Amino acid sequence: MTDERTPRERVVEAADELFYARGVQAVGMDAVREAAGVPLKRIYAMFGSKEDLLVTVLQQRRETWDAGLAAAGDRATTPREQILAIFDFLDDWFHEPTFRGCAFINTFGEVGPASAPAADVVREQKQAFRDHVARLVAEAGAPARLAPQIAILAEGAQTTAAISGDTSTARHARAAAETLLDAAGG
Amino acid sequence: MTDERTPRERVVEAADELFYARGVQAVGMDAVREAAGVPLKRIYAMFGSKEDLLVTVLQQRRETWDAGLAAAGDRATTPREQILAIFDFLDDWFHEPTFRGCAFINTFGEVGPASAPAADVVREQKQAFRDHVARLVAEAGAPARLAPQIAILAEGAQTTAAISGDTSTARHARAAAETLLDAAGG
DNA sequence: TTGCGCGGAGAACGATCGTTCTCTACTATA
DNA sequence: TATAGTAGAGAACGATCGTTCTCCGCGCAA
Repeated sequence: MTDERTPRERVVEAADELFYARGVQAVGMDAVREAAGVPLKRIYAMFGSKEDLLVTVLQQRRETWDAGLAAAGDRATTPREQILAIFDFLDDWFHEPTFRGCAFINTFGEVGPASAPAADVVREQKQAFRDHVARLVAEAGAPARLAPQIAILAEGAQTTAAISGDTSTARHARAAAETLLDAAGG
Repeated sequence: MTDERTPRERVVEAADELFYARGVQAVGMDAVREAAGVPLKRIYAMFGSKEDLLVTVLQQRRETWDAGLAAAGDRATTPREQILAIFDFLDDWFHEPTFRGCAFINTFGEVGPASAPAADVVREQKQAFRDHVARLVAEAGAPARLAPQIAILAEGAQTTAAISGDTSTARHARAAAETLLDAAGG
């Protein structure tokens, strides 16, 4: 039962899971060491500081998110369906037992004022998401003003699902997006 | 230049401002003591623990939020305008220089896993907001399915405005709400 | 005036945490 | 086999923080 992953991957994935589940500050580096099975000395040789590790974790999570979103979109044929696939993607995610909201929003709220590098990664990820939605809206031939509206629905669904625990939240947001698209004549 | 507020009010307001601006864990009780001008011994005599203080802060912030929302609604005449007034209220808030997202969402992400009492207050406030929206939607004679959609828009506007810094976010959300109301024949 | 109790300022305590250091054991080369 | 270099386990260090304690000074009753 050897672990195929590199020590670096084990550290980033362990830190990601712990930070997401408990918050960044609630997780000591010793917990990361234990979960990853990598000595502290190697962790610090690889990342330098907890803040550096956090930035790496956020960057990796952004890649995972982007890939999942792209895969969901690939299953759709029309741009309109690609937009709605965002909410199907959220729906699946909200049903995972470990779901605890958007890690970027959570991290921004917790350490944004204290860690400019972490806040920057969060802003970049959210900007990239808005750009992605804007691209799909343009491809669908819908008016550009729809893009921020649909992005707001996606963001709101994440925080609402996290706090209320209502797993039907993604479907409500999807229905609203459909209404917006329909009203725009898309 | 005497301070009319009671020591308790000074502590709660100072803690609220500090927690909101920097996050809960980043604020030491000594910073609260200094900002409020109340000795630590009195703070602990009044609140018992930092967690108790946080719960009180959240409850007070909820009352402030409810009052602001009600005041914004009172300026509107029709139920439809009362719904849209939510977004005007958000618009004003987003333009305040101290705006840093929704304190309830931020607190839930930061200390939710560690503090059940704080998480409970957050859930209660969000539930109350959804109930408020549902009431307005019912009064407007619009279908009930609009209520969660509009609530999701309001939540998404808050996190989007916080992270992107785009102060026009509330207007985008308001426009989406108008479209949803129009499409429902309201 | 004298003693007494209360409240404030700040030190102190114990725990946690990020980070570094020490010591040991192993590997690889000559 | 002898040895130099490396890596791991865990202790140690310094700082911070929540919480409590100590000590001092002030106001008030007799």
